[in-house]
Amino acid sequence: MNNYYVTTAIPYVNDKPHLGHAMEFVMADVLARRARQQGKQVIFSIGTDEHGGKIAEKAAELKVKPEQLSDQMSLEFKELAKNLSLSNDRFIRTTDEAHEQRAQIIWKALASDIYKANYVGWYCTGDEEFFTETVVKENKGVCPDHNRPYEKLEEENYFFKLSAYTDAVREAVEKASFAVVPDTRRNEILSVLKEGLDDISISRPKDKIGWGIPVPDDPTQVMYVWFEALMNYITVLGYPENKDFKDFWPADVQVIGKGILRFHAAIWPAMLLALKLPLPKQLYVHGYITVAGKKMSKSLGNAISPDEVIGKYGSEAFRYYFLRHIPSYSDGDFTWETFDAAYNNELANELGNAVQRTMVMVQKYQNGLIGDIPPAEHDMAQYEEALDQCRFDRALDEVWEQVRGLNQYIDEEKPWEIAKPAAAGGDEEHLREVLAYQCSNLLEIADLLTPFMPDTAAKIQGIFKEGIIRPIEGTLFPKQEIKKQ
RNA sequence: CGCGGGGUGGAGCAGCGGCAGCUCGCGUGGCUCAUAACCACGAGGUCACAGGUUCGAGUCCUGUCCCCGCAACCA
Repeated sequence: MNNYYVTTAIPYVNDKPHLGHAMEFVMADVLARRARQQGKQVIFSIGTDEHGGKIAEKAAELKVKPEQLSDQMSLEFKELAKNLSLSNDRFIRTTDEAHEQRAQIIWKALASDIYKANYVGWYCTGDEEFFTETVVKENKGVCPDHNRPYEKLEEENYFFKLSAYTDAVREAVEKASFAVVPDTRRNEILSVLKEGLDDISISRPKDKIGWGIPVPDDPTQVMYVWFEALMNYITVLGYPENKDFKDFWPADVQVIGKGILRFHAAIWPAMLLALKLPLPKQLYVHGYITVAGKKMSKSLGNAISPDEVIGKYGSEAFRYYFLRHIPSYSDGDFTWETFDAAYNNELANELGNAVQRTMVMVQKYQNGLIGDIPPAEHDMAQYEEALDQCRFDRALDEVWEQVRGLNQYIDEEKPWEIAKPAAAGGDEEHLREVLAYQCSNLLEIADLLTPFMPDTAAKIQGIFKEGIIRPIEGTLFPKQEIKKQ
């Protein structure tokens, strides 16, 4: 009960990290940090997915070995995690020996739900690729790129009896023993599950795609990447025998993007049921990020790298923006304008300045001495509830209610008036109470901010916690001049 | 009739049956402790369009138009 396990999806290493990966990392980090704050034992795992034809192809393009490509890309994701101040305690790579071995153990454990059959598909030798019925139909049976008819090809694959588990998975989603949030995603997957799922092919012939984990006892086949990648969530804990696995599975929350919902809300739970393992308690599905209203893409040339954004105001501001201004339950948009505005208005003016004015007043009027700080008094039920539901945006709204409230309080109490000599209407004792309340409120805010902006929270605590002001160098969030165009 | 999400003041969003709300931006005023910051007030919306249900509809139903994603082994 006191253990907490949170994961992100493991990004595929065919491309560099983008804003979506960064946001997902940060969201999961909030959950992990909050759980630690609540005194739980936490495992927070991220990683990279590195096998498959796509990687092999990409490596060939770059004239390197797949190993080299994935080493390099995996490193980029590790760098990103560091730059975002992630607190992950694991980073799994699907090329880790332990993962490969354990994936084979899992395969064997699933044996009674795996069978061999022919996969029939439409193949274009020009593309060296299978195409779906729909695509073939759309193109009227002729590949538009090569102007040759698709061939009907058969390939021997292993299949997983996904169909046998759809009802059980559906029930778990309906009863919310496996809670899919938000509701829109829950409804989406329920409608898929109601239609029923076909068995899925889970291996590829080794001579076609060599870059994968070998199927146990069959050297001609490798595991299909997706099937094997999903297993990372338990192999990283050391399934089946490791203590961590026993202590931390099922996951408390798995964080994914909407594009891979089916894999995590249909196939993965089916695999777990087949392994007779409990399902994750919650699957949180975030949306996608657009840039100035457009989908990020290379062809549009509008891709922004996370490092570029982090570089502007630092990781704390990055975390803040993507957690509060990208809606937790739907798609969101990034523009430099709104990012600048959020930084200057909310971080610098509202929060940073509240800290600054409080700090300076205590220094100026009381030589930096705060005295007894009263305990926090706000009802944060809304904040807690928001976080339980992974509504990071709402949780931060609640925190900012307090920030604004504090600024209002200061304006109403007018400490600079009370600080005047008694003859001029001042009141030393009342002043001390007002300032102590301000400090108390800031410490409470720092507490609430800890999962979101750990460095900022620590700085605020550093200033006020000891009952005497310990000033910091400069200001929390130096205001930036915004250049127009 | 492939599936889903959405169209609410200049911008971004909330509201999902009972006087249309928040943040930014804009205007006016206040304050002076503070990062030219903070606080108050104000202007600005026929809630995409057309029907319907209802005592009463952004809010429910029907239809239309527009935008944006996803469409099975491709992450």
